Amino acid sequence: MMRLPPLNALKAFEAAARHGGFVGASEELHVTRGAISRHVKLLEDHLGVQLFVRQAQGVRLTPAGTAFLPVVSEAFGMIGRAAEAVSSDASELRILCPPGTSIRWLLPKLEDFRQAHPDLNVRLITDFYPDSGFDAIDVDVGFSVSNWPKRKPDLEVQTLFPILLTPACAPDYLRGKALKAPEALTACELLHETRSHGDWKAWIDAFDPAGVVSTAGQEFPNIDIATKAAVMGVGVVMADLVLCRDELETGVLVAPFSDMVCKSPDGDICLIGGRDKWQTPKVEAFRLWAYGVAEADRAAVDKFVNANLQADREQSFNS
Amino acid sequence: MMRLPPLNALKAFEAAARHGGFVGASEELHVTRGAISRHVKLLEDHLGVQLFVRQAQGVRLTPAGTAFLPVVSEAFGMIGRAAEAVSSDASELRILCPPGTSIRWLLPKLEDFRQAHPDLNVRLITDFYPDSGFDAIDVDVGFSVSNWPKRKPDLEVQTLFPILLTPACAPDYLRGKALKAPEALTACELLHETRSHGDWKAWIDAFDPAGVVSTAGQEFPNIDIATKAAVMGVGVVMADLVLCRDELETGVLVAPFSDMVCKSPDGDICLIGGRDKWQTPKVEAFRLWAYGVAEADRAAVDKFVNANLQADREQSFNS
DNA sequence: TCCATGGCTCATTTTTTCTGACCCTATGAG
DNA sequence: CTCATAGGGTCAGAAAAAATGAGCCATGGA
Repeated sequence: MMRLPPLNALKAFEAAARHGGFVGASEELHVTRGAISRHVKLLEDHLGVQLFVRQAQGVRLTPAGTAFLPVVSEAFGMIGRAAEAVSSDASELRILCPPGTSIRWLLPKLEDFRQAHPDLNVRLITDFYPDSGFDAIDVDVGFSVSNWPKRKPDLEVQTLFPILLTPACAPDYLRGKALKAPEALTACELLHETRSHGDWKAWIDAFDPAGVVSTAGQEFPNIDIATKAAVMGVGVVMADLVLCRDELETGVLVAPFSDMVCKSPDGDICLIGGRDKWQTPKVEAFRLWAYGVAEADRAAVDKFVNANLQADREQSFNS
Repeated sequence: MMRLPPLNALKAFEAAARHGGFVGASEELHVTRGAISRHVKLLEDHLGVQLFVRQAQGVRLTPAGTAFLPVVSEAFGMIGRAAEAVSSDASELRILCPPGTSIRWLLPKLEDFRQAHPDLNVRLITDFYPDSGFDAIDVDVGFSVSNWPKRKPDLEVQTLFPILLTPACAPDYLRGKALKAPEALTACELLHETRSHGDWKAWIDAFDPAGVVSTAGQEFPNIDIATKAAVMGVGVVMADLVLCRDELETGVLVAPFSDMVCKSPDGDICLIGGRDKWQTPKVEAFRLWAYGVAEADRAAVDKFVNANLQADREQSFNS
């Protein structure tokens, strides 16, 4: 196979042909006419063919040039488009995140990430699993335990924070009832996400309050609405210490059994991503940021749990 | 549209990917490994994507690289093939020439041209007209008068030499008959090319010898065989002063009516070519050479005609 | 453990490319 | 007819890009 012609000369040729003259080409390529002239001559020498007919008012393609141009144009077009695709692919970060975590945790913080990486085109897909395969997303901010088949490609996993659960309700709601022991929940509205009653079930399984059944209560389309309902005094939600941190810290929600904290059956919230994309700059940047952001949540969770174990211990000591 | 990536870096990338390592690429491109390394890095920076995973025993393409490579390869392939085509087209000279002129005039001289232009790939197409259009040939060494449609593209024409006709036969054949006057040809075998009896007809029309009909005589597949038959003493051929110059000058053929010379109905032998290719180096080179070679034939024809007009005049004077 | 392979880096050439000033030619207006 | 303009060609010198080559580092197999 013939050695490729000088590629930069080809670029000059293509531009000159497109503009019908060396002046136009020189402006497009930000060089002088002389440079274009030399490039074209070099190419002509290489091919052994005259590509242009030089005339007073510009240049015209020779038959050889006419045959050559469309191929070169098309080839450059292909390369340009492919480069664009590869490049924009590199600048697009597709994040998958389940609705609850998305609305209550990721979304509010994401603007900060966007501003820290204005070159990245962030796309949040709020769902439990992606429509197409795992290839279509760069990273999943999701549950460590799940039943959708993420395992196709080799996956990397990095834990952000644990999902710790305890019942929570509005202070007013609490005032109406005497929630000293978990058995008192039988008299309460349990607030659920439509999808599952798994969180309540896990907590009930862990602390076994007599007479409390996880299937009782009201349902809401997602945990955010359920939490807001709890704030409005509708009932008791199974609060995620991280997702409801704000409400618990500001006191719009209180945890009547704050020493009774259990892990979610969904496991932890993790970053999960294909090994092939794990080290790419965009994913790496996101991982670094997310882990940093989650630091505060991990600390808050630890503090909550420690404080209440302490309280528990003191309480035990006093009684 | 995105600006094209640095093309030489692309070349390095493509070679490296093909060889699965920078060493292979560096050998192919005759540069050091460092150079390839820099090129690839430049490209990666430009695209903002890692193209290779560096490993101890070479490199492996990343998903981005895998997507990018085939496009680049294909684009380079296109360019390479097109360059090859344009280039070889420039070095291939396709000459069309009718059989008689081809065998008796062009072909014996063509080796000289080939040696003068060893870079040119000369292709002689021996036929009256080309299979496909005039575009498929670069130049026609043919008749100025013909009925095949050469006129499609704008044509340039350059006369090489006239086609002048006079009967000729072997000296022995002459000895057997008394060919004083053209009417004596009634007793001779007229030798024709199968294709046409046009040359004899033209001569008979011009000099009007009583009783001689152009349709009489024997036929041969081409004028070369007919001429050779004449040399062997089979009959009288209508000799072209140029094509039969050798035979006439060496005396293996003699012209009994050498003062009776007429023009062929086919006109002159000319170079005929499309205007678009007329000035190309290969055609220009051939034209120059052909016109130079034909010089000797023009001179010989002039000499023959003048000498015989002279003889004619002297004969008239003597009688 | 050591060595071979293969990639990375960087200061120093070497090569390529670009510039900028000038020349030439054709065209079209005055 | 003359001049101005547009467009291309050329060249020496300057600037930029690329290549070198010598040393470094990591890995994987003998």
